[in-house]
Amino acid sequence: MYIEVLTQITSKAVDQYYTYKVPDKYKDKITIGIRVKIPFGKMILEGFVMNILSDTNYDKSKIKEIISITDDTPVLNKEMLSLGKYMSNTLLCSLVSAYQVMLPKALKAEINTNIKIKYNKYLRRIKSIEEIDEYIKKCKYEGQINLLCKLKEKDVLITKMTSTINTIIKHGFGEIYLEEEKRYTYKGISNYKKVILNEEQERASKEVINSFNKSNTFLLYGVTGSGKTEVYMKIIEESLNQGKEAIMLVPEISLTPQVVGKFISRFGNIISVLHSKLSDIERYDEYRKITNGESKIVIGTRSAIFVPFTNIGVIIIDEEHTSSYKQENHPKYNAKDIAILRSKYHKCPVVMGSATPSLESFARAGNKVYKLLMLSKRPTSSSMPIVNIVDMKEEVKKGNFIMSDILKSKIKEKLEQKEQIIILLNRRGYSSIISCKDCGYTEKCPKCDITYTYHKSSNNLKCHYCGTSKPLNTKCSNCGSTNIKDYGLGTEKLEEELNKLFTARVVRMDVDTTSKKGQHQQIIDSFQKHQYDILIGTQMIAKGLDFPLVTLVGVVSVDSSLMAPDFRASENTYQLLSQVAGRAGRSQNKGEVIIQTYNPEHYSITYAKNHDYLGFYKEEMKMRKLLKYPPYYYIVLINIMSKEYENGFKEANKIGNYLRTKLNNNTIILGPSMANIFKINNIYHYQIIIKYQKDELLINTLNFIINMYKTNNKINVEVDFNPIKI
DNA sequence: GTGAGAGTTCCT
DNA sequence: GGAACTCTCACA
Repeated sequence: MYIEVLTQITSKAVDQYYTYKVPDKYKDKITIGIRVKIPFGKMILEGFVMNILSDTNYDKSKIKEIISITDDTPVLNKEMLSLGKYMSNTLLCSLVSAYQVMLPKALKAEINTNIKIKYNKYLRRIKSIEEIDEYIKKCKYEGQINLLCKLKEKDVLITKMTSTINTIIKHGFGEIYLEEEKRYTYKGISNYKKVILNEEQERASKEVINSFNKSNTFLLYGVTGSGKTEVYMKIIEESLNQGKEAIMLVPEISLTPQVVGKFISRFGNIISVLHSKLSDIERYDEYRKITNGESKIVIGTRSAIFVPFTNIGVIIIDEEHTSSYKQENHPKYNAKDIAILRSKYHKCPVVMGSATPSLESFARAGNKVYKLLMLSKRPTSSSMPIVNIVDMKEEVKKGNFIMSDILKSKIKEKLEQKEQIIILLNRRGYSSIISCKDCGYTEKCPKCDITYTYHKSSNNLKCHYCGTSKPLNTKCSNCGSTNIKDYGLGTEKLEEELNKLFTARVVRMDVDTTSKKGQHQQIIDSFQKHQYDILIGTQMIAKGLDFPLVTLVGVVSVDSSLMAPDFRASENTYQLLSQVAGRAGRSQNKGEVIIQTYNPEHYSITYAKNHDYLGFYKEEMKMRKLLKYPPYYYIVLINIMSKEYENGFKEANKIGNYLRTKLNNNTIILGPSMANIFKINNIYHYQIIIKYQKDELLINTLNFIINMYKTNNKINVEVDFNPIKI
């Protein structure tokens, strides 16, 4: 018996099956999809069994035997095996990297992982209570009597075996069994009361439920606070009633504790929660609840789209416009695409929901590719918040560099009324640029060619790209002057400023204050309990949070988002502003939003002020058409990376020229050019952008290029379809 | 990904 | 002449 094995090595150069012989002792245990240990060159590796063969044409003298098998049951089922092949063909990634991304660490092909199931021993009663009582009467050992009394009530957890326990087993009163311990319980907020759906919500959920057993995609477009979650729950409930499972993707669980809390209180312990802050052990335990049938609902982030349910009734993608559904490193998949693929396999609907749908999705709804469902009203009496735009060009003349007069006075007013305030600033750290006033020198990360951000709390300069930091010099390293000044504004400085101006309890939430497990939840909980008056944060505070006491949202500077060098900058800004505005006035109290900007006339801002998504959509679609961007054109980004400046440039040009000779005439090829961040970690990045509507030759051409470079260790070529950032 | 073996550089 | 380093290749 021979098997074909895909090794754990993700490099494209070994992206193929290798044939091994199976010794007799393992013959009945081999199935497709299990992991095996194999010798590979001088190494021992793990790999997935892809095929079972009775004979092979490969030179038998070169074939080695497998060392051992890792699993009794496959870690990759039939659906996953074919999905992985599809991913590697369409995303141009190695096959094994597609499989690895589907599995929790404990089940990946990887030598030296030691994540095991934890078993607890229990003692279970196997004789009648009468028989035990009779024995107790005659028994003179206190330990035995105590244990038997406990055993009459319920099974007893055994931490170590003692002679007492052994005696009881010997007498036939009890037996030992093992039970898996689940090392994770979700500690979320749950104050959920089931509500009656309004007419719109009812209609939307009916439409989806009526299309169960069909692979349709719906776009649920509902304004913030319109109760999308209730619709999701209704649909999932119906799917459960029909004996099927449900997957719900959310952008980031720790950002949406209230949503998860609602689900847990409504559906109970048939939910697995998968998110980025779980440890590998906890993730493995949650995953096992899925494979052994304990869980019927999964709520999770991007990779939860791969959970091996076998009978999916519905897939829901909340906040579908969020960029986190796209994985940024290989395999660069988009969970929305995987959801649609799986919906075809399981014949189930996909529901994508958002208050600010991505232009691509809304355009598809317009073309009837997706079915549009609308929620236009807020079910609670609360109305949309009033948005004020402040022109910072005027404020600066008055000497207000950070906060305008109106924002300051509104904060004061809300503090006096004992209401809460959220302030968004999309840059962490203290200040964005440190530069010398005498010679103008600015400290940059030597590895990334990016200016450092100053973090006052640690008195460090941090590079936000490679993460390295160094202490702040009191002298300019160029001219030695001590006349060093900081420019730009970060969350740390804003916190300092607020503490200076107001006597309020201020809490800051950004990557720096939430790096430890549970810190996120802690900040949210304490703000919810009104232990703080003002919450400052980066965009992580914009989504999903529901604080009834918040009546004022301030956006300190929206310009860095607006001016980002990316064709989605306007869309992202509109979404950010709508989302954050949605945090204000979630209850009866009227909400107010103040947006500070140097570009007050920009359409992203003016449409956001009027809560006019359709207006924004039309305006932005004009730009996209004119500039040949999605959804009118598809984009592929080719990233050419090299440690050598010259060599990278030369090869990038070669690739560009090759593409121009091969691809369709109406396909647009831009570049090569230097990537936005040209140097990261001492590696130079060149990019080529391809815009196309239809090009049958594209995949094969790109595949050819990747194969050309797969053994070249000086040049690394990566391809990204429908990139999030360019 | 990694070790072996070939090829290249550079030193006393 | 040989240590020290870099490059190339195969791995079943």
